[in-house]
Amino acid sequence: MPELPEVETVRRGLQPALEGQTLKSVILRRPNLRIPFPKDFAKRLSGVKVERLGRRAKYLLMHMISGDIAIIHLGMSGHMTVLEGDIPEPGKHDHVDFCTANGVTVRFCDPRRFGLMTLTTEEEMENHKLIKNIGPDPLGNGFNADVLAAALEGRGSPIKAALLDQKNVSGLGNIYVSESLFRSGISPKRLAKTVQGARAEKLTRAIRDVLNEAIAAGGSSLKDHVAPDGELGYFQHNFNVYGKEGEPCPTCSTAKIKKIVQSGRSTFYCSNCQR
DNA sequence: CTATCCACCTGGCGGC
DNA sequence: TGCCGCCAGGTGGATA
Repeated sequence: MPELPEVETVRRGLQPALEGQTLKSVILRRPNLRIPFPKDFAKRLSGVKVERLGRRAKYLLMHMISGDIAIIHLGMSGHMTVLEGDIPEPGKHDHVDFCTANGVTVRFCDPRRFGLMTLTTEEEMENHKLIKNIGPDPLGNGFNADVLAAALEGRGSPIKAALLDQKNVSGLGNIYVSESLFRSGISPKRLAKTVQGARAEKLTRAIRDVLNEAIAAGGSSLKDHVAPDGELGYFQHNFNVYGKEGEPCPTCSTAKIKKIVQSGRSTFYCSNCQR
């Protein structure tokens, strides 16, 4: 699930547990996720205080006072759990524990292991290969209709594929691309380069609104999850089109939501409302 | 450079 | 019940 809103919700949920706290130990229960852990991963983080938690696109960034930064990606199935008091035995897919000096454990579980964790530093981060090609954050100041239009200019791929490409705009995934295109009335099949001017304006606004609403929804459900063994990472949202194949379009109610496959991934849309 | 395809994994679900 | 194929929120790297 984790797209920008989920990662942002996880970040906020972990802040009270980690920011300002010293990591007593980091336990790795396997040598790799999608990529190997750096050899000195646990060692470089242990005994060091967490300065702050950040986010870049769908990457969580744990900034340490040492100047090291842990880069964490949740992949498709990764989630975090905040544990305190009696820490339960780890399950089959509980691959990493971050244990703080004051007795809290942040546990990372990821059945499919598409997630990853690696290290960089404050000096190196902007040049890190996982970070350097990431485009503007849609909720940040660097994102507006002109920036989006410029990124899409000359692109011959469908707008659906262009929005999934993290270097055009960062943080969108399969769900929120469908939702954003629905809200802006743009067909997922439309060529990216034709999304200019008013359409780019509309899409920009739709992306921002969809993401902000999802974060607000995650923030409210977070209340139920932040208690001792709350899981962070999977939340329910009310989608207009994603997963709604065959249901009447919530806008026109005459057409049914269609499901198509684009570059190997499902897209949901209303062929009546989206052009 | 751009666009597309594939691999990386496990688990859950529907169909037979 | 059991087995099988299919599907799932991501993305970096290979390929053309």
